[in-house]
Amino acid sequence: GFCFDWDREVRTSDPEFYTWTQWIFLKLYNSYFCNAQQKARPIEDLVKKYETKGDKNFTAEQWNAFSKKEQEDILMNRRLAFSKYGEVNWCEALGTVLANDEVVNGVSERGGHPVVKKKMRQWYLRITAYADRLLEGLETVDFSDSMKEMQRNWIGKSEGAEMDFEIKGAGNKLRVYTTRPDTIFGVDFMVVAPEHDLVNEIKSAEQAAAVDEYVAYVKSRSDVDRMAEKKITGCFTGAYAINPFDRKEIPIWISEYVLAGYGTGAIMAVPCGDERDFKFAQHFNIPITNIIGSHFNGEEANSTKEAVLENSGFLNRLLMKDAIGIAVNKIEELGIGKRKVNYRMRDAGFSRQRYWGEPFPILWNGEIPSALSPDELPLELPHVDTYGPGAEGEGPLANITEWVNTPEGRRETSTMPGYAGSSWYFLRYMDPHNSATFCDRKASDYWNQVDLYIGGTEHAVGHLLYSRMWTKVLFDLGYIGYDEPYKKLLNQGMIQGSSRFVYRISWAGMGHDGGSIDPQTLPQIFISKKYMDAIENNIAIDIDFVRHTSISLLKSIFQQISNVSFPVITANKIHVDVNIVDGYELDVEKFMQQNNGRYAESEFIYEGDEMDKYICGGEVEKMSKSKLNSVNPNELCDNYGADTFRMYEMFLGPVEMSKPWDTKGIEGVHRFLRKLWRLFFDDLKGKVWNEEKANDAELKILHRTIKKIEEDTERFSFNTAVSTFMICVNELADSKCHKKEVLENVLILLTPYAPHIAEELWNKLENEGSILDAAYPAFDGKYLIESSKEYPISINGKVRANINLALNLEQAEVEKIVLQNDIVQKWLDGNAPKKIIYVKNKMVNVVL
RNA sequence: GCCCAUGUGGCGGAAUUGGUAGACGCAGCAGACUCAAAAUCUGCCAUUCGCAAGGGUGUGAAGGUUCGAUUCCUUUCGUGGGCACCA
Repeated sequence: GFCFDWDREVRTSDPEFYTWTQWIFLKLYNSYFCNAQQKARPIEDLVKKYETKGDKNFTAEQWNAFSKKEQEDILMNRRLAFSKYGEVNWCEALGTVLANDEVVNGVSERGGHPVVKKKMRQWYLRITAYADRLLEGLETVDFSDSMKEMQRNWIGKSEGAEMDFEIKGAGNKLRVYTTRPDTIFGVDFMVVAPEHDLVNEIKSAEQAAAVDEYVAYVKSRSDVDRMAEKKITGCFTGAYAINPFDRKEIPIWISEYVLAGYGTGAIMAVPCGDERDFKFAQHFNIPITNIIGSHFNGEEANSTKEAVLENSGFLNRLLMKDAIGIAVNKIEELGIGKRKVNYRMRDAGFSRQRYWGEPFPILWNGEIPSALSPDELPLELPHVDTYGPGAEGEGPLANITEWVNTPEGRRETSTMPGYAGSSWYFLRYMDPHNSATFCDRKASDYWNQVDLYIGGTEHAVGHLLYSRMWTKVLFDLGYIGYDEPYKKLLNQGMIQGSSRFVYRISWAGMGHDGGSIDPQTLPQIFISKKYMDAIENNIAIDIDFVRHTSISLLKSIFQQISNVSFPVITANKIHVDVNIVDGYELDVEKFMQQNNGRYAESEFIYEGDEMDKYICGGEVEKMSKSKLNSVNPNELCDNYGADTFRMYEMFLGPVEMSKPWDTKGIEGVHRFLRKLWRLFFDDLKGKVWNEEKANDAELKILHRTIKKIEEDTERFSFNTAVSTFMICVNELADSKCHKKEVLENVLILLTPYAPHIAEELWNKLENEGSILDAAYPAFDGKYLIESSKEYPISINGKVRANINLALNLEQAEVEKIVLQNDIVQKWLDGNAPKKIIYVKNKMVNVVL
């Protein structure tokens, strides 16, 4: 029952749209996060403050004396959109930057070339500044708990302490972040991220080679690989840190499980309290200090906070959770560290070395960026002849020298990521044609937040966080009146394709006599899944296999492959049309008929108790034509109508659940709609609905249905709502209730579920109905009937023949029906049919 | 590896907040109507023992809490999604 207002269609790739994406980018660039007010403010406010009052690190005079570059560097540290050097996956052979999912096992997915980390200048959004507000905002929106949990975990707020450890025999210090300062006496080693700046400075001469080798290894690995690795890897640097409390020397290791981007890129490892530290210590035979007495059994770490501390100097005999605060106080007192709130979330990378994206409205003069002014927007994406990367791995725009080089400076050649436009597009729907602003404040105030946003959980930590941040920035700057974009979020599940496979015996490689066997002459044998499993598991399948294979078939195989005493059997996995598979059982006859009979002569080797089942293999994967696991919705609409299709989708299961698409049950929904129709119109009798008064039993059915449907609809439980409709119609049919009083109420409920049929019936309740009463409407006023097909036809209920009908059915224009068959024509004998009854592409009844 | 979700008959699923497990639908079986179909209607349909009456078992697995667990807790296995350049 809903519809789209196509006047409001937008495209984020349209310059009329992305001019405003660039405009918002400029707002981000020209704003900073004011910690005192916890909101975005124009960067001029900060500049003014620096010019007049200075900052804790410099006076106003110093600021004014800074060079342009120095000033810009300081401001860049505060801008909400900022540029700095960051690491990317660099593939030298392809000359381009790769996404993490284009890197598999350290090499490029395409071509298998090596991929390394490379530092390049990148743009970022300072989403970390909004971490707390993104957390708080979750309390005000109606998202699922799991969605909120995913966002909270992504933001990963933790409270702890940052502290500096002296490094033995060196001037510099190792800064670590820990949430458990109470375990300071249990630190048995340090782990530093391999890419940490200190590594090169502190590695000992003896360990240098090993460290370099390990760093090179880590460089080739993606973060995901690093985190997912079960194997424990690491390398001792040869350096020691000093525990400030007991002066114990602590060996410093590097390992890939510590990431440079999180915290300080270094941790203090407490093996008795942390599982990963424990495994690391075990693996490298590092002695473990027990500070929690019997809570540590020596076999696994125990991360409790309830233990009483031992071997812990001034913290002895304290409960761990009480010791946390005491330890931090002591650390602060000694000036070796301080309380620190840490976030797992990092600033969001905002530049891509790609062509397709919004160009940045930024010019560079050396290392100093400057922004275009809003009236220079849009900065349109220029035409390129080639999409190849720039000389230094920049995006393709770098190759257009005349575009890049302007009198005012060198253009930024990266483009914005896909999420730039999608972070604010909902606002543009509210005011899509405004050329003066991205969205008039009046329009955004009027429409307010998005009432219901429907999207998958895959957006949890990407799009949904970005658009929440952008909304907060626009709110802070006064351009919109709310700081959360989506009032309610519904995660719909993904409809997947459930692929099915048959296994065809492969003759490749079986002819050891120089390829004299023509595979075309060999029979095609499909083996059921059980045998395929046996092959894959290298189980000796011959006995079972041979026993159930037709002997003559095997003989013919062996005769042709004379050089092989027993063939090494392999089989190829072939996609089979999922529509001819019931569960996993293949409809072999249909399979043989498909593909123009390509497999009509094939042999099938079955399994099961009766040895009569061909069982397919199955995988749930992306829906795709080539995988034969897709269903054409047009075909279903043609056969069943849009209402049936819609209701069946709802009937499939909970809307938030992903599931493989399966059309098996659609017949039931269609039957329900036909049954509903028959409450109003009988196939032969025509109109059956009446104006009688409903009795108590009928009203009970009605009102129970109203209550249930209301509840189900409110909680988006559309599948149970459809069940409720079915129960209602069954009960009304059983009690032979055709009363308008009841039926019209059912139609009101049904309207959002089956709008076309509901509307059609509603009209007929008002105008007595037409001659086409018994045809079931599909959608858009069309009826479920196809012309030029062969239908069995009956006249006055008696079957006479199968005929070809050329039907030109339009609503209430029955005289246009042409029966192109002499015999039937004779029967009809010039009598215009009173009624055509059409029963789902199976049967046509003509009533004279 | 980490985070989130999920697991119930032959199949999709229901059980709304701890209270009769399997609603509703598909498939299947049997029957009615029919010359025969189609359509429609009726009955059966978790599993096991039993002629039946009736009993046992049963919501991925193993424990636990409870008078009572598909539901809550712990552990574990499988599957799907995400893990920062897909968005």
